[in-house]
Amino acid sequence: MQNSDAMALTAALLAAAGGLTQRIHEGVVARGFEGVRPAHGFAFARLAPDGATVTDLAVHLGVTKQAASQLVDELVRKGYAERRPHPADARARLVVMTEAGWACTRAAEAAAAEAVGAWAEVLGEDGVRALRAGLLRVAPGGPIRPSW
Amino acid sequence: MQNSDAMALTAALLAAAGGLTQRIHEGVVARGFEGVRPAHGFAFARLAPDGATVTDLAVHLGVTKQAASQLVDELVRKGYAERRPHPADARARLVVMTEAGWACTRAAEAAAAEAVGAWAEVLGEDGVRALRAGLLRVAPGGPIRPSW
DNA sequence: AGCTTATGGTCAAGTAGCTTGACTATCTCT
DNA sequence: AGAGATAGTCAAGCTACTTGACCATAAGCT
Repeated sequence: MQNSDAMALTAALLAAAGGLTQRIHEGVVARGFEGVRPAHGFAFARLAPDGATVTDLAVHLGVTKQAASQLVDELVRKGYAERRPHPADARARLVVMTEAGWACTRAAEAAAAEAVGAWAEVLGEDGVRALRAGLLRVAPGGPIRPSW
Repeated sequence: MQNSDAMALTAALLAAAGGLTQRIHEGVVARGFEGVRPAHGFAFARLAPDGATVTDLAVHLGVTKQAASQLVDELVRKGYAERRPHPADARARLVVMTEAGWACTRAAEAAAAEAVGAWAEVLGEDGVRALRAGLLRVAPGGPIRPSW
């Protein structure tokens, strides 16, 4: 294996991840959800199904809790999430999705399925499955944020 | 294929790309190159082997030419690149790597090979090859910058 | 119980990397 | 030669993040 092949793999990964994220985002916008960024989608993934605290979100997204708090502010302002008192800890607040948040999540999943479907036409269903399986094995708990 | 599988694939891609980028960056720093960001590495990829103009770089990185120009400023200030008059166009300037730039590139390739080597222990050499081949087929000219 | 330390969250201020807008110099096309 | 396109820079502004300080509550220790 040449060193340059490793760089090519890295570039291909970034290109694939970036392209897919972009397509999903476009699909979400096309379904009528404006003002949402891809990061919000990954926040939703952590909020579902039972909500999460700001600190949970911060860990999941790989940012400071202040940044996560600002992101929640934005989601609340746009009507996608709510802050509720935490049932077991008076310091914490449980962030839960509203119905609008769920609708946005469903839109993102549909858009993602559409984008991945285009890949299946190139690689075949099995190829996509193999790709996902391989990625899950090498990046089990990697950072969700690419964040250069 | 479930919709949620498509989201899992996206998350795995981001995690893999982010993790790999991060490891390479750490490897480059460990080899004594400070003050470089991953974006610089992808700039180097375009500068090699014959240099490039600021506009070329901007297209390659998916940013405005002002942003690319700032990035070149930084590379020049740190001694990794130089601006030369363009041999065929008096408006343009050819940005070329210095010897330090080449050394940094070699360090990045070594770090990348190391990081990918860890993957080969999980997937096997063939698995990594298959992964790269699949990614190259679905993301031929995707954006290098994930840039949410 | 009471004290100490750790944890969840917010407020405030600062920053890095990007953007848009305006401008000059040079090239290209007719 | 003139008109428009293109390479590059300067300047200003924005956005998503950061660090640092702070308060309220929880958990652990004696």
